[in-house]
Amino acid sequence: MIDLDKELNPQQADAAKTTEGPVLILAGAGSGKTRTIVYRISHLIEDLRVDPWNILALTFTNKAAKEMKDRVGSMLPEGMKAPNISTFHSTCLRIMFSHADKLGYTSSFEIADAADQKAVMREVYKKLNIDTKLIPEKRAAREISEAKDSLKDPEKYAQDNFGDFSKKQFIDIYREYQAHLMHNNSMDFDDLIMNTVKLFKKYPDVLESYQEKFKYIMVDEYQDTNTAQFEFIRLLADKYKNLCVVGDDDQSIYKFRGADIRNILDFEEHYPTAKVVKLEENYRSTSNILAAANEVIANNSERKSKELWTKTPEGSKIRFRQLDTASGEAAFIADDIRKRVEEGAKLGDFAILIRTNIQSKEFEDAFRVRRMDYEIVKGLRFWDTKVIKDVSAYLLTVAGGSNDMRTNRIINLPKRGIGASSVDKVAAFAAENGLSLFDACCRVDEIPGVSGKALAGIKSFTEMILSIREESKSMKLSEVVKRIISDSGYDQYMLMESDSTEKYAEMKDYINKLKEALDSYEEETDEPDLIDFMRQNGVEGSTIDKVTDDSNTDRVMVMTMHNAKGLEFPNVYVSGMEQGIFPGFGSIMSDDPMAIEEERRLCYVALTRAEKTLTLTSSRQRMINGERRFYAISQFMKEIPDELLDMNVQPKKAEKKERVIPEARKIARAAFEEKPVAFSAGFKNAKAGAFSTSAPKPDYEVGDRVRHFKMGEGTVKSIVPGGRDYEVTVEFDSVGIKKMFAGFAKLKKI
DNA sequence: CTAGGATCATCAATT
DNA sequence: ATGATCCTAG
Repeated sequence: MIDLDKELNPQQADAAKTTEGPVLILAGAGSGKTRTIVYRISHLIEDLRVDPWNILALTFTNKAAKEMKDRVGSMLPEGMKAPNISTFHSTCLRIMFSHADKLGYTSSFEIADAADQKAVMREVYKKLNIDTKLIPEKRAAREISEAKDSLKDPEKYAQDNFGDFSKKQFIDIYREYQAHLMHNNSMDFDDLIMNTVKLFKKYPDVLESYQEKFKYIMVDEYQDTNTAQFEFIRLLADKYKNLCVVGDDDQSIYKFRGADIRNILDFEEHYPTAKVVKLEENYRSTSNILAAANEVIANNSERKSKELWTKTPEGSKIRFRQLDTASGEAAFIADDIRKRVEEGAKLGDFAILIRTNIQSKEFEDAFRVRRMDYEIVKGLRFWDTKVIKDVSAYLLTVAGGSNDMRTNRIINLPKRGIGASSVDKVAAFAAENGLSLFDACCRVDEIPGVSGKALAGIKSFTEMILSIREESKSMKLSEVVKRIISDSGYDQYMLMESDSTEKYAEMKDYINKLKEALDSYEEETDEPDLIDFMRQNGVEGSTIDKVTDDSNTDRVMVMTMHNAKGLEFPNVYVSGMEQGIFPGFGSIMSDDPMAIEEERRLCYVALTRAEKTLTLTSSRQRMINGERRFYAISQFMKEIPDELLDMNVQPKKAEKKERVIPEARKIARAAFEEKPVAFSAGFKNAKAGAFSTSAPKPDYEVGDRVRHFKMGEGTVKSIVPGGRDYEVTVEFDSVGIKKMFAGFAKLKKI
């Protein structure tokens, strides 16, 4: 028996014990939300003897799912089967896997990711002859995504917007877009949810089987749900009504991707018998930080009444500094962190939160110059990498996939002299004869108008694929990858594309990671299914983490506020506290008064990330889109009471010092701090180091044979001393005469 | 068909 | 400032 009263505070325990019927847990920032959910699940399984497979916990991100899975796993006894804890999309993917045929797909359907969607949209525009300047593709994609999020398929959308002139074209675009996806047997991310709801509505018996399977349902970050997700949950929980949703209306920051805050605000209306539990004790931040966050969010009109409190001490005041320039702002923060690290803090205890990604550049420079370890947290996932997507497209094509999106991606990659017009001709032939693009390529001889380079290119392309396909039957998937990148010339292509050895090594690294993933998949799985593997990874993307060669985690984190949601750091800097940056220009100008409230919630999220200290900074001017602009201090600063703030009243001095460093001196200092042996570290560093370093005389002479990492072997024609480096002219055997700087080219004498 | 110069658009971002 | 996309000459 788990002693919930001992492990949890009274509200948390109440939430964990209420297992039957609808429950809304309003969990403020840092109130032990995950802990509560984890205990609730363990309580269900261990004390109430609910079978783990009858429990479904839904999250938005794979990261959240993984964390919850790990924490639940460590609490359950050895060998106990784990409950279903996964994302909405992953759950729906699994459901679709079993029932796709009922909706007109085959079970080998694929997932269309953002890049695929874009490609499809281009096709649609071409077919409907729509000018991308009249309706930006992004606008149409958004409209479609919104339609799907609110469960409108093309027919429903057409009905609802009948006679609305402004929507007329979207109706056509949506219909055509969906037809293209269907033709490629593909679902986009929004389809996964919409189709599952469709399935449930169309097949009550299927729905019931899942209602029986998932008797207890939990939803994390409920404030982020959209209409489709709401309906998905509603249907699943309709039989037993054991639905526990956890969220915080004050942390709803994803309206721009369809989240409907009404779902959480109106939960008690949707479920009149719902029990509401509020978790308001905060275990994360000092009371000063909490007070500031509370004061800011209090300016919002529509919220559930909730106020965080804490037993922790006041802590230091919240610092605010206004600097003159964005680089000055970054310099101030970097210097401040360096100072505090010298006083004993760890780099890893610091995070810098930014509103937009462009702000990250200044910090990148500031930390690089100071040789401080940092990480700019980007959204890029392994499976979204170009290299991986390219190779995956090859793999799926070799596997016999009839997905035109995949074929399209690789047909002329690397370049085989197959241009758009040739592809169009093949595509037309394919359409006429009901073939896939690849099958049409195989019959290219019958296609009129395709000749010369294009014809040869298509022939060698299909021959290559078919021959690998033939041999692949007796190969491991990782060996197929190897064959693909050598036979297709992709290896050579990577070499040409990469402008540094590091970049090339990184690409190879990605491919090796892919091979490893394929190997372990084949080992672990009885009946390996490449399509299922790819599909799974397209949605979950978690099998392989982003390739980071640095195992040292003690570094300053720089990330957007959106990215920081759910995380916490001892010391937080919020950069860009300016009217027009944060709140953003768009929300100030918006005619929707709720827009500024969303920004304010984002501010609330940002402030509540901090445990011990919080520093807010702004810049008087900023270079935006290449022009200098001036900014006033953010309105959110005024919403924090003065008595909580340390405004640094006097020292204009310290600030001035940062201001007067002329650009030139800063660069000089940067160069000075750069390693003297800059040329060994690749192009990027070489550029910065060039200010203070001159290259040594090359160890080859005119007439010598040399090797270049990219262009192969050649003969040195001339060596001319330049300003700070030697300009070498080489006649390469393969690519002819090239001029290059000795320091950059890294030529090896043979 | 391709390369590379001209032009354009520019918030946040998971799955 | 920057990266993606369009356009045009060869």
